[in-house]
Amino acid sequence: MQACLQFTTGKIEMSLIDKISGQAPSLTPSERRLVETVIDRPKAAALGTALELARAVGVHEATASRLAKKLGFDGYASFRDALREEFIATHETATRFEKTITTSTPETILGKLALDEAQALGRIEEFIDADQIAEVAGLLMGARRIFVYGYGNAEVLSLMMVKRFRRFGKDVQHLVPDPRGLAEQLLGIGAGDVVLSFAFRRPPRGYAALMEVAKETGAKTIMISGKSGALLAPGPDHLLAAPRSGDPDAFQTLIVPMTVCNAIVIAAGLTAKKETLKKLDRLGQLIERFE
Amino acid sequence: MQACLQFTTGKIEMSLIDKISGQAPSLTPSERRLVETVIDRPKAAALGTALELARAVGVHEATASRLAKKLGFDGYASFRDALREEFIATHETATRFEKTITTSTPETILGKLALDEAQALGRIEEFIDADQIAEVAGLLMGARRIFVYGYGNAEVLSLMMVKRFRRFGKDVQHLVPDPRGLAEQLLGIGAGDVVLSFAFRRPPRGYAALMEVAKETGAKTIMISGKSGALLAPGPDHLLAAPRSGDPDAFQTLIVPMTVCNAIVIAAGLTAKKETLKKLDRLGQLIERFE
DNA sequence: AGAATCATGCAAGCCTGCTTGCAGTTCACC
DNA sequence: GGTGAACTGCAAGCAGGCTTGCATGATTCT
Repeated sequence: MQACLQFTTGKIEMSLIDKISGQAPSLTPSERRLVETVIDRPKAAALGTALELARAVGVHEATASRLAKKLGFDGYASFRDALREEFIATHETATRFEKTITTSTPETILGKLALDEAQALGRIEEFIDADQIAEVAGLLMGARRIFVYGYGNAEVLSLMMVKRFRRFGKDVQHLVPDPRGLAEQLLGIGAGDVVLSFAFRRPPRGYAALMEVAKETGAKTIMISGKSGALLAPGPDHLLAAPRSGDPDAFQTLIVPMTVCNAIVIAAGLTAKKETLKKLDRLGQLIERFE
Repeated sequence: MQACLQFTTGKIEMSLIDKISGQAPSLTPSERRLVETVIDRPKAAALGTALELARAVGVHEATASRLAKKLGFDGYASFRDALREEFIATHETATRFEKTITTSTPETILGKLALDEAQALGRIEEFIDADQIAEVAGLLMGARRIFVYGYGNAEVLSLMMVKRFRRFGKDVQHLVPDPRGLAEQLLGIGAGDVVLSFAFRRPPRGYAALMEVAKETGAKTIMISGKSGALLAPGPDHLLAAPRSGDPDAFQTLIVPMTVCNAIVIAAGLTAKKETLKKLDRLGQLIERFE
């Protein structure tokens, strides 16, 4: 376990399962069942204890211990460490981007990406439920003004939400990042206003001040973030945090938070359907007149 | 750890994030660093011991132990078990999500959306193959200058690609939509330049003219679009078209084209790995100097 | 400036999990 | 049917990791 929190040199032997499988003929029935379980669910085995593995298989922990030695490891601990290395050990490589690059081959980038995204999307509901979406959507649609705050990668989402809610006819301001401009924009903030902000990896500059101002003036705050949103202090009134797709140590995309945004937009559209349609209609007329 | 070797019932509480979020304001500096490390590298934390985590952060293991209790766990072991549970969930979800797709009828907006997106993502490879991605990525990375063109909803993606390729150190211009400004920006376009454009539902204003100018001057053109991309005339040199998720007559999202963009960015990183890493490194330095 | 509170390292103690000698059982071979 | 070897469970012992009272240094409030 020494290497887990430190920089590993990057070498991973992929032979462990092969080695085990190769030894299969000389294994006893109990050992065979153990090995089968390990091969079937290596991650569970890598995380559990010898006792748990043994119990899952229905043998004694001593048998698991002996198996590890038989396979050439110093003991069960070494065996499990090898499992961890092979299946889940993290390489803290130079940059997140490099991580993605080194584990990708051009042939599989798109496919792997699509798969990762799909899986991440599948988990969204474990972190954000329908009530939260509806509540946030209602809040936004009922807001006197909406202030959107998000920079860096998150600016993409900020822009999208600004566009969407302007289409709903809302008064939406995209907050600028520079302190003075921000202060000016926030001069008139007050009860009935809503601040919608984004944070990935770290809160945007001025986040704490923004939240404080909002709280003091009675404006509501909404935060859409990855898992790191839990760390934010002071916390927002409404936190929508769902882990993003991809390896946390590598390239993370905006697909998950964008889907959360889309859900909010759809919910917002539903909460004020009639008005929305009227506004959209009006937008069509306006566009035509400008074309 | 009871659950590790068994199939979890599928319900995972978002308790971990909640717990952290609830305590975020009252965390001490050391605890904060610990939590940041855990969020940043959950795998390492899930696998390691309290001592290893503490050492990685530079604090005493006792602090890690106390943090776990402060967050509402019985002790460090419980805390790590929660991490492991979450970790297993993220990485052994494949079957669960398939199951979700086939069995569940989502009643919530978010759930339905996630499902739609996932299914659309699953079809991407039927429309766009790896060679196209690699080719486009190579083209962009080899370009003298990149002109990005996309408005309306597509502006979100334009912005993203402008940001990403600027990070790669490329000379990227976001073309303005007004005719005169566009003409001015395109004055110097020529061979070696690449035009990256987006079109959903209908081509952007001035699309035809832009394509013609590009062809005359020898610049290459890339189009990322939904299915309607096939209708574009004149056609681009490279067309990446994949159907978007959602009802064609209703709300369509940018998830699919964004995933295509992400794949291009990753592939672009691959085609010029060394330079890319150097540039990213430089970006990190620059950001630090500006903070 | 002094006192109190808090954060954090230290180190002893406890607990969990791994190991290993021993014994009972099974199976194969004689 | 008997003998022996191998397999496996049992339980005591051991090691590593987690916990917690205590002390020290920092910070804040009076």
